[in-house]
Amino acid sequence: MNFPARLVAIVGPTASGKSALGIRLAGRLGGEVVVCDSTQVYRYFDIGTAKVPPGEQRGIAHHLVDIVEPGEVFTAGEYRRRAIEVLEHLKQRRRVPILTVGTGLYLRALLEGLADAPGRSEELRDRLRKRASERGEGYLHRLLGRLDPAAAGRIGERDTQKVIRAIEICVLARKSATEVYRAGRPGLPGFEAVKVGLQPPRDELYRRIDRRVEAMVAGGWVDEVRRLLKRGIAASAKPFEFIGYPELARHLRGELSLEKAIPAIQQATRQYAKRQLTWFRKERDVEWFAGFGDDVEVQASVESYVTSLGITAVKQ
RNA sequence: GGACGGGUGGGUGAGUGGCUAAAACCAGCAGACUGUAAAUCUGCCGCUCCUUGCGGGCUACGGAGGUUCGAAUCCUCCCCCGUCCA
Repeated sequence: MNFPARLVAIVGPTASGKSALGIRLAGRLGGEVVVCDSTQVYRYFDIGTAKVPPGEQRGIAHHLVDIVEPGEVFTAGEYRRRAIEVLEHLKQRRRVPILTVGTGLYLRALLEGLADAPGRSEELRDRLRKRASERGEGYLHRLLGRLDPAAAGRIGERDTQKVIRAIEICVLARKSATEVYRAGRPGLPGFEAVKVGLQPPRDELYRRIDRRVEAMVAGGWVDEVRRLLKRGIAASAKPFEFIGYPELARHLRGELSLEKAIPAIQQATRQYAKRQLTWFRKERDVEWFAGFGDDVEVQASVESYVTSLGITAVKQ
Protein backbone atom coordinates (compact mmCIF):
# COMPACT_ATOMS: atom_id res chain seq x y z
CA MET A 1 0.00 0.00 0.00
CA ASN A 2 2.73 2.43 0.88
CA PHE A 3 5.60 1.38 -1.33
CA PRO A 4 6.57 4.15 -3.69
CA ALA A 5 4.92 4.24 -7.08
CA ARG A 6 7.03 4.95 -10.14
CA LEU A 7 6.53 7.82 -12.44
CA VAL A 8 8.32 8.63 -15.65
CA ALA A 9 9.39 12.19 -16.37
CA ILE A 10 10.35 13.07 -19.92
CA VAL A 11 12.45 16.21 -20.03
CA GLY A 12 13.70 17.99 -23.12
CA PRO A 13 13.59 21.25 -25.02
CA THR A 14 10.56 22.41 -26.90
CA ALA A 15 9.96 20.53 -30.15
CA SER A 16 12.09 17.59 -29.09
CA GLY A 17 9.13 15.23 -29.29
CA LYS A 18 8.20 14.84 -25.62
CA SER A 19 4.50 14.66 -26.31
CA ALA A 20 4.80 11.92 -28.90
CA LEU A 21 7.07 9.90 -26.67
CA GLY A 22 4.76 10.45 -23.73
CA ILE A 23 1.75 9.16 -25.61
CA ARG A 24 3.68 6.16 -26.83
CA LEU A 25 4.98 5.26 -23.38
CA ALA A 26 1.60 5.78 -21.79
CA GLY A 27 0.09 3.47 -24.38
CA ARG A 28 2.67 0.77 -23.76
CA LEU A 29 2.83 0.99 -20.00
CA GLY A 30 -0.77 1.60 -19.15
CA GLY A 31 -0.10 5.16 -18.16
CA GLU A 32 -1.55 8.59 -18.50
CA VAL A 33 0.16 11.78 -19.52
CA VAL A 34 0.66 14.47 -16.91
CA VAL A 35 1.75 17.65 -18.62
CA CYS A 36 4.36 19.70 -16.78
CA ASP A 37 4.29 22.94 -18.67
CA SER A 38 3.63 26.43 -17.41
CA THR A 39 1.83 27.51 -20.56
CA GLN A 40 -0.40 24.56 -21.37
CA VAL A 41 -2.23 25.02 -18.08
CA TYR A 42 -3.94 28.04 -19.63
CA ARG A 43 -7.19 27.50 -21.44
CA TYR A 44 -7.75 28.72 -25.01
CA PHE A 45 -4.07 29.26 -25.79
CA ASP A 46 -3.72 26.06 -27.75
CA ILE A 47 -1.74 26.23 -30.94
CA GLY A 48 1.05 28.46 -29.69
CA THR A 49 1.62 26.41 -26.57
CA ALA A 50 1.79 23.25 -28.66
CA LYS A 51 -0.91 21.36 -26.84
CA VAL A 52 -1.63 17.95 -28.27
CA PRO A 53 -5.04 18.26 -29.94
CA PRO A 54 -7.59 15.78 -28.53
CA GLY A 55 -7.70 14.02 -31.89
CA GLU A 56 -4.04 13.15 -31.60
CA GLN A 57 -4.03 11.93 -28.03
CA ARG A 58 -4.73 8.36 -29.10
CA GLY A 59 -7.12 7.87 -26.23
CA ILE A 60 -4.50 8.67 -23.62
CA ALA A 61 -5.69 10.95 -20.84
CA HIS A 62 -3.79 14.24 -20.58
CA HIS A 63 -3.79 15.91 -17.20
CA LEU A 64 -3.02 19.44 -16.06
CA VAL A 65 -3.85 21.04 -19.35
CA ASP A 66 -6.49 23.80 -19.58
CA ILE A 67 -6.89 24.19 -15.86
CA VAL A 68 -6.78 27.98 -15.42
CA GLU A 69 -8.29 31.03 -17.03
CA PRO A 70 -6.03 33.46 -18.87
CA GLY A 71 -6.52 36.16 -16.28
CA GLU A 72 -5.34 33.98 -13.42
CA VAL A 73 -1.87 33.87 -11.98
CA PHE A 74 -0.43 30.40 -11.87
CA THR A 75 2.68 29.42 -9.94
CA ALA A 76 5.05 26.56 -9.35
CA GLY A 77 3.50 26.03 -5.93
CA GLU A 78 0.05 25.72 -7.42
CA TYR A 79 1.38 23.32 -10.01
CA ARG A 80 2.80 21.12 -7.30
CA ARG A 81 -0.51 20.97 -5.44
CA ARG A 82 -2.49 20.15 -8.53
CA ALA A 83 0.04 17.60 -9.74
CA ILE A 84 0.10 15.78 -6.42
CA GLU A 85 -3.67 15.39 -6.60
CA VAL A 86 -3.41 13.92 -10.05
CA LEU A 87 -0.58 11.61 -9.07
CA GLU A 88 -2.43 10.28 -6.05
CA HIS A 89 -5.38 9.65 -8.21
CA LEU A 90 -3.35 7.73 -10.78
CA LYS A 91 -1.68 5.77 -8.04
CA GLN A 92 -5.00 4.57 -6.75
CA ARG A 93 -5.93 3.43 -10.21
CA ARG A 94 -2.51 1.89 -10.72
CA ARG A 95 -1.80 3.97 -13.79
CA VAL A 96 1.76 5.03 -14.50
CA PRO A 97 2.13 8.83 -14.62
CA ILE A 98 4.10 9.93 -17.65
CA LEU A 99 5.20 13.53 -17.18
CA THR A 100 6.06 15.54 -20.26
CA VAL A 101 8.21 18.30 -18.89
CA GLY A 102 8.85 21.59 -20.59
CA THR A 103 9.06 23.65 -17.44
CA GLY A 104 12.01 22.53 -15.37
CA LEU A 105 11.05 24.61 -12.35
CA TYR A 106 7.68 22.91 -12.13
CA LEU A 107 9.22 19.46 -12.22
CA ARG A 108 11.61 20.43 -9.48
CA ALA A 109 8.79 21.92 -7.44
CA LEU A 110 6.94 18.65 -7.79
CA LEU A 111 9.75 16.21 -7.24
CA GLU A 112 11.82 18.07 -4.68
CA GLY A 113 9.17 20.34 -3.34
CA LEU A 114 9.33 23.99 -2.50
CA ALA A 115 10.47 25.45 0.77
CA ASP A 116 7.78 26.18 3.28
CA ALA A 117 7.63 29.77 2.16
CA PRO A 118 4.69 32.13 1.90
CA GLY A 119 2.96 32.40 -1.45
CA ARG A 120 2.75 35.45 -3.63
CA SER A 121 1.22 38.61 -2.35
CA GLU A 122 0.18 40.91 -5.14
CA GLU A 123 -0.45 43.74 -2.69
CA LEU A 124 3.02 43.55 -1.24
CA ARG A 125 4.51 43.36 -4.71
CA ASP A 126 2.60 46.41 -5.85
CA ARG A 127 3.79 48.31 -2.83
CA LEU A 128 7.39 47.29 -3.40
CA ARG A 129 7.28 48.25 -7.04
CA LYS A 130 5.78 51.60 -6.23
CA ARG A 131 8.39 52.39 -3.66
CA ALA A 132 11.09 51.20 -6.03
CA SER A 133 9.96 53.61 -8.71
CA GLU A 134 10.03 56.45 -6.19
CA ARG A 135 13.40 55.66 -4.69
CA GLY A 136 15.16 54.63 -7.84
CA GLU A 137 17.42 51.90 -9.08
CA GLY A 138 18.94 49.65 -6.53
CA TYR A 139 16.44 50.43 -3.81
CA LEU A 140 14.95 46.94 -3.70
CA HIS A 141 18.31 45.27 -3.70
CA ARG A 142 19.48 47.45 -0.83
CA LEU A 143 16.32 46.62 1.05
CA LEU A 144 16.96 42.92 0.54
CA GLY A 145 20.52 43.48 1.70
CA ARG A 146 19.16 44.61 5.02
CA LEU A 147 16.60 41.83 5.32
CA ASP A 148 18.74 38.99 4.02
CA PRO A 149 22.36 39.77 3.14
CA ALA A 150 23.04 36.25 1.91
CA ALA A 151 20.13 36.36 -0.53
CA ALA A 152 21.20 39.82 -1.70
CA GLY A 153 24.60 38.34 -2.36
CA ARG A 154 23.38 35.63 -4.65
CA ILE A 155 20.68 37.58 -6.48
CA GLY A 156 21.78 40.13 -9.03
CA GLU A 157 20.92 43.74 -8.37
CA ARG A 158 19.01 44.06 -11.60
CA ASP A 159 17.12 40.80 -11.21
CA THR A 160 14.07 42.60 -9.88
CA GLN A 161 11.83 39.60 -10.17
CA LYS A 162 13.93 37.45 -7.89
CA VAL A 163 14.76 40.33 -5.57
CA ILE A 164 11.06 40.96 -5.04
CA ARG A 165 10.34 37.33 -4.34
CA ALA A 166 13.12 37.18 -1.76
CA ILE A 167 11.86 40.33 -0.03
CA GLU A 168 8.36 38.91 -0.14
CA ILE A 169 9.47 35.80 1.70
CA CYS A 170 11.38 37.81 4.29
CA VAL A 171 8.51 40.15 5.01
CA LEU A 172 5.73 37.58 5.05
CA ALA A 173 7.66 34.86 6.88
CA ARG A 174 9.19 37.35 9.29
CA LYS A 175 12.55 35.71 8.82
CA SER A 176 15.14 35.68 6.09
CA ALA A 177 14.51 33.79 2.88
CA THR A 178 17.84 32.09 3.40
CA GLU A 179 16.60 30.76 6.69
CA VAL A 180 13.33 29.64 5.14
CA TYR A 181 15.23 27.72 2.48
CA ARG A 182 17.56 26.19 4.99
CA ALA A 183 14.65 24.28 6.48
CA GLY A 184 14.74 22.06 3.42
CA ARG A 185 12.24 20.81 0.89
CA PRO A 186 9.60 18.17 1.31
CA GLY A 187 10.31 16.07 -1.77
CA LEU A 188 7.55 13.94 -3.26
CA PRO A 189 6.62 11.27 -0.77
CA GLY A 190 5.24 8.09 -2.17
CA PHE A 191 6.75 8.38 -5.61
CA GLU A 192 9.98 7.53 -7.30
CA ALA A 193 10.85 9.30 -10.53
CA VAL A 194 12.56 7.84 -13.55
CA LYS A 195 13.88 10.69 -15.64
CA VAL A 196 14.37 10.38 -19.34
CA GLY A 197 15.89 13.21 -21.37
CA LEU A 198 15.61 14.03 -25.04
CA GLN A 199 18.57 15.83 -26.52
CA PRO A 200 18.50 15.88 -30.29
CA PRO A 201 21.40 17.52 -32.16
CA ARG A 202 21.15 21.26 -31.74
CA ASP A 203 21.04 22.11 -35.44
CA GLU A 204 18.31 19.57 -36.12
CA LEU A 205 16.32 20.83 -33.16
CA TYR A 206 16.56 24.39 -34.40
CA ARG A 207 15.44 23.36 -37.86
CA ARG A 208 12.51 21.55 -36.39
CA ILE A 209 11.56 24.56 -34.29
CA ASP A 210 11.58 26.75 -37.38
CA ARG A 211 9.38 24.31 -39.24
CA ARG A 212 7.03 23.88 -36.34
CA VAL A 213 6.45 27.61 -36.01
CA GLU A 214 5.60 27.75 -39.70
CA ALA A 215 3.24 24.81 -39.26
CA MET A 216 1.55 26.50 -36.32
CA VAL A 217 0.91 29.61 -38.35
CA ALA A 218 -0.34 27.50 -41.24
CA GLY A 219 -2.51 25.65 -38.76
CA GLY A 220 -4.46 28.74 -37.75
CA TRP A 221 -2.42 30.31 -34.99
CA VAL A 222 -3.17 33.83 -36.17
CA ASP A 223 -6.89 33.10 -36.12
CA GLU A 224 -6.55 31.70 -32.64
CA VAL A 225 -5.01 34.94 -31.45
CA ARG A 226 -7.67 36.95 -33.24
CA ARG A 227 -10.39 34.96 -31.47
CA LEU A 228 -8.69 35.37 -28.09
CA LEU A 229 -8.58 39.11 -28.51
CA LYS A 230 -12.13 39.27 -29.78
CA ARG A 231 -13.24 37.24 -26.82
CA GLY A 232 -12.05 40.09 -24.66
CA ILE A 233 -8.99 38.51 -23.11
CA ALA A 234 -6.80 41.41 -22.10
CA ALA A 235 -3.60 41.77 -24.06
CA SER A 236 -1.97 42.14 -20.67
CA ALA A 237 -3.11 38.67 -19.54
CA LYS A 238 -0.31 36.35 -18.60
CA PRO A 239 -0.53 33.98 -21.57
CA PHE A 240 -0.09 36.90 -23.91
CA GLU A 241 3.50 36.91 -22.73
CA PHE A 242 4.12 33.44 -24.07
CA ILE A 243 6.30 33.13 -27.11
CA GLY A 244 4.53 34.12 -30.28
CA TYR A 245 1.41 35.60 -28.77
CA PRO A 246 2.77 39.14 -28.35
CA GLU A 247 4.18 39.03 -31.87
CA LEU A 248 0.92 37.85 -33.39
CA ALA A 249 -1.09 40.35 -31.37
CA ARG A 250 1.11 43.09 -32.78
CA HIS A 251 0.63 41.67 -36.22
CA LEU A 252 -3.14 41.85 -35.81
CA ARG A 253 -2.83 45.46 -34.71
CA GLY A 254 -1.01 46.11 -37.95
CA GLU A 255 2.30 46.83 -36.29
CA LEU A 256 4.23 43.81 -37.50
CA SER A 257 4.03 41.92 -40.75
CA LEU A 258 3.73 38.14 -40.66
CA GLU A 259 6.95 37.99 -42.65
CA LYS A 260 8.71 39.61 -39.73
CA ALA A 261 6.69 38.00 -36.96
CA ILE A 262 7.51 34.45 -37.98
CA PRO A 263 11.31 34.74 -37.83
CA ALA A 264 10.98 36.62 -34.55
CA ILE A 265 8.92 33.80 -33.08
CA GLN A 266 11.30 31.18 -34.40
CA GLN A 267 14.20 32.98 -32.83
CA ALA A 268 12.49 33.39 -29.47
CA THR A 269 11.63 29.70 -29.51
CA ARG A 270 15.21 28.70 -30.23
CA GLN A 271 16.41 30.86 -27.37
CA TYR A 272 13.85 29.26 -25.12
CA ALA A 273 14.95 25.78 -26.12
CA LYS A 274 18.49 26.75 -25.23
CA ARG A 275 17.46 27.90 -21.77
CA GLN A 276 15.59 24.66 -21.24
CA LEU A 277 18.69 22.69 -22.18
CA THR A 278 20.75 24.68 -19.70
CA TRP A 279 18.28 23.83 -16.97
CA PHE A 280 17.83 20.17 -17.83
CA ARG A 281 21.54 19.51 -18.28
CA LYS A 282 22.10 19.86 -14.58
CA GLU A 283 19.03 17.91 -13.60
CA ARG A 284 20.23 14.87 -11.72
CA ASP A 285 19.78 11.23 -12.71
CA VAL A 286 18.53 11.81 -16.19
CA GLU A 287 19.01 9.07 -18.76
CA TRP A 288 19.69 10.96 -21.96
CA PHE A 289 18.68 9.95 -25.47
CA ALA A 290 20.26 11.78 -28.37
CA GLY A 291 17.26 12.07 -30.66
CA PHE A 292 13.66 13.11 -31.08
CA GLY A 293 10.84 11.56 -29.10
CA ASP A 294 8.77 10.86 -32.17
CA ASP A 295 11.54 8.75 -33.67
CA VAL A 296 10.47 5.13 -33.37
CA GLU A 297 13.99 3.99 -32.58
CA VAL A 298 14.30 6.48 -29.77
CA GLN A 299 10.90 5.40 -28.54
CA ALA A 300 11.98 1.79 -28.57
CA SER A 301 15.15 2.44 -26.63
CA VAL A 302 13.40 4.60 -24.07
CA GLU A 303 10.81 1.92 -23.68
CA SER A 304 13.37 -0.77 -23.10
CA TYR A 305 15.26 1.44 -20.67
CA VAL A 306 12.11 2.10 -18.68
CA THR A 307 10.96 -1.50 -18.65
CA SER A 308 14.45 -2.59 -17.62
CA LEU A 309 13.87 -0.62 -14.45
CA GLY A 310 10.84 -2.67 -13.70
CA ILE A 311 8.17 -0.38 -15.01
CA THR A 312 6.18 -2.74 -17.14
CA ALA A 313 2.91 -2.84 -18.94
CA VAL A 314 -0.06 -3.26 -16.73
CA LYS A 315 -2.68 -5.72 -17.91
CA GLN A 316 -5.56 -3.83 -19.39
C1' G B 1 29.35 61.79 -67.79
C1' G B 2 28.60 65.34 -63.37
C1' A B 3 27.09 66.65 -57.89
C1' C B 4 26.57 65.07 -53.28
C1' G B 5 26.04 61.09 -49.40
C1' G B 6 28.03 56.54 -47.87
C1' G B 7 31.23 51.78 -47.41
C1' U B 8 33.30 49.94 -39.58
C1' G B 9 33.71 43.31 -36.24
C1' G B 10 27.97 37.73 -37.96
C1' G B 11 23.88 42.06 -38.34
C1' U B 12 22.23 47.20 -37.21
C1' G B 13 25.27 51.14 -35.99
C1' A B 14 28.54 54.91 -32.90
C1' G B 15 33.23 56.68 -33.43
C1' U B 16 36.28 62.34 -37.30
C1' G B 17 44.43 61.85 -35.23
C1' G B 18 46.59 58.74 -29.55
C1' C B 19 42.34 57.22 -23.75
C1' U B 20 39.93 52.03 -29.77
C1' A B 21 40.22 45.07 -30.61
C1' A B 22 36.93 49.69 -31.75
C1' A B 23 30.38 52.39 -27.83
C1' A B 24 25.50 50.55 -27.89
C1' C B 25 21.99 47.16 -29.42
C1' C B 26 20.88 42.44 -31.84
C1' A B 27 22.32 37.58 -33.04
C1' G B 28 25.44 33.55 -31.08
C1' C B 29 27.70 30.65 -27.02
C1' A B 30 28.04 29.50 -21.84
C1' G B 31 25.72 29.97 -17.16
C1' A B 32 22.35 31.23 -12.76
C1' C B 33 17.57 30.60 -11.16
C1' U B 34 12.81 27.27 -4.44
C1' G B 35 5.54 30.33 -6.18
C1' U B 36 5.61 35.39 -13.12
C1' A B 37 9.92 30.35 -15.16
C1' A B 38 7.78 30.37 -22.89
C1' A B 39 9.76 34.57 -17.00
C1' U B 40 14.04 37.07 -14.94
C1' C B 41 19.17 37.76 -14.56
C1' U B 42 24.79 37.04 -15.41
C1' G B 43 29.39 36.16 -18.20
C1' C B 44 31.90 35.60 -22.90
C1' C B 45 31.83 37.17 -27.74
C1' G B 46 38.75 38.93 -34.00
C1' C B 47 42.82 35.09 -34.00
C1' U B 48 46.65 33.26 -31.17
C1' C B 49 50.61 32.24 -27.22
C1' C B 50 51.73 31.41 -22.38
C1' U B 51 54.47 31.94 -16.50
C1' U B 52 46.08 33.36 -17.13
C1' G B 53 47.81 38.84 -16.42
C1' C B 54 44.32 45.65 -15.68
C1' G B 55 49.93 39.79 -19.93
C1' G B 56 52.47 39.08 -25.02
C1' G B 57 52.08 38.63 -30.38
C1' C B 58 49.28 39.00 -34.87
C1' U B 59 45.21 40.66 -37.86
C1' A B 60 41.14 44.38 -38.40
C1' C B 61 37.31 49.76 -39.99
C1' G B 62 35.97 48.75 -49.13
C1' G B 63 41.26 48.45 -51.95
C1' A B 64 46.16 50.46 -52.93
C1' G B 65 49.46 54.16 -51.77
C1' G B 66 50.77 58.53 -48.78
C1' U B 67 51.09 62.29 -44.47
C1' U B 68 52.33 61.59 -39.17
C1' C B 69 56.11 59.65 -33.51
C1' G B 70 50.94 57.68 -34.02
C1' A B 71 45.22 56.89 -38.76
C1' A B 72 38.89 53.70 -38.66
C1' U B 73 39.64 58.95 -38.27
C1' C B 74 43.82 63.50 -42.70
C1' C B 75 45.49 63.34 -48.29
C1' U B 76 45.63 60.85 -53.38
C1' C B 77 43.91 57.35 -56.76
C1' C B 78 40.77 53.15 -57.57
C1' C B 79 36.38 49.88 -56.62
C1' C B 80 31.36 49.40 -54.87
C1' C B 81 26.36 51.29 -52.99
C1' G B 82 22.47 55.22 -52.59
C1' U B 83 20.23 59.88 -54.02
C1' C B 84 20.04 63.80 -57.41
C1' C B 85 21.54 66.32 -62.14
C1' A B 86 22.52 65.11 -67.34
